[in-house]
Amino acid sequence: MLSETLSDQIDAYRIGPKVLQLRRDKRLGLAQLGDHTGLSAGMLSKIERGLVVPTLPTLVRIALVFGVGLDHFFGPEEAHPIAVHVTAQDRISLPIDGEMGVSYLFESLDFPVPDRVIEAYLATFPTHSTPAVAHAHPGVELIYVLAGEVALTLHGKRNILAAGDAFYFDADFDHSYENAGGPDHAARALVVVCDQSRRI
Amino acid sequence: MLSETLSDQIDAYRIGPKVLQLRRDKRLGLAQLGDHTGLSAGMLSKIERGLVVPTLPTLVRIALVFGVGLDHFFGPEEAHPIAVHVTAQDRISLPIDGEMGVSYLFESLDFPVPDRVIEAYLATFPTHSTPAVAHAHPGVELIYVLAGEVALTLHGKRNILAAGDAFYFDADFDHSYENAGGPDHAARALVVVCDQSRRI
DNA sequence: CACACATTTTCGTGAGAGGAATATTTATTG
DNA sequence: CAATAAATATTCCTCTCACGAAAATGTGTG
Repeated sequence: MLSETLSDQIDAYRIGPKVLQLRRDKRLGLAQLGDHTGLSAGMLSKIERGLVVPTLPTLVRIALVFGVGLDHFFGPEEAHPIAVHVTAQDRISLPIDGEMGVSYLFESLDFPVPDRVIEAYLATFPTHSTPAVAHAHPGVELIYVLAGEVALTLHGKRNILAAGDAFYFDADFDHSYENAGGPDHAARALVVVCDQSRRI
Repeated sequence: MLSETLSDQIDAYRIGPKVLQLRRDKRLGLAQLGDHTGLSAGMLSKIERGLVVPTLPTLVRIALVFGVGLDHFFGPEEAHPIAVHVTAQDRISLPIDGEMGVSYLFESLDFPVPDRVIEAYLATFPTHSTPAVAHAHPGVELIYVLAGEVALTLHGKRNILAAGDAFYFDADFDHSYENAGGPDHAARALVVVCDQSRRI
């Protein structure tokens, strides 16, 4: 017997409806899909309506016909459409501490967005900034230098970015930023983080 | 009996190794994991070494313990670590046509990155720009206005963005940009697109 | 070596996936 | 609106194979 919560978990993936969707899109009947998959029409009917949980081999057969991977069935759902305008004065800035004192200021450009895929920050490096502590996290990161010079230390390697430069990297690497324009030049940059694994 | 190609397909997902990885990361023994999942240690051993293909209910039990979804097992592999520096002069700008003539210029900030998750563009709106044709695509988009004023027409609704403003939206919506600062003011903006569905 | 601990193997069982056949619904046509 | 065909749903049965229990093998440790 299948536990209650367990089947709920599986139902949440809506395997059946997804198979149905695929079949409808290709304008196939249950029998025709049966021919291609080697499964009986009745079985497919049951699968589509969630009356049975297909085994992985069975699900792979179906996936193969439609040219999709199993991630099609278990991947995250579409995010709900969203549109948010954040004006310059809306923003809240939070200081990032370095070894001693503030290293730079981070302002989120999209903090009101729930479950955001993109996280964009405006980083401001004061004239007297101290190196920040290196950190790492899932996803990829992109920095675009708006003004001044910024040093990106990536996995130990120091990269100097001039105004107008961009740098794209895997955020799994240890990384930290600091002002590289000397003590009398401030710098500003836009930092974008995209962590796909954080989807719902 | 399980067909040859079929089990190959399933092996490709490396379910077993992934379970092992999760277990090792949490420093658990087979027996302990067994306690949490309600599965026998022997069974888990077989699953980890790919001797059996677990049923979905079984796999869900395991996933639940580690707080991951089934996409963890069937989702695309990790992208290969990448770090690319694109200097200001490296960039190539491509014009985006409007109804009549050029609407604005798009410069990719990360074009050399293969399979990029983030796509960042520097958009330059000339003083005399014509409205661009609306378009839509998968993923989410974020625009940050660097200078001037930009009008974002989203799903028919026109939003005026001042310098320093950001706007986050689902790119499924029809959208187009145009210069909103009048005929004697140019504008510049950074546009970031993140399409998670494009992962390998 | 003895003991504890972890993993692997063997063997038996039953849950439930899947097939074949039948029933039901839906669509089509004269 | 029958009559017929096509598609989908249901029933029942069978047989596979995932899974558990327990024994065997491996792996340190004092």
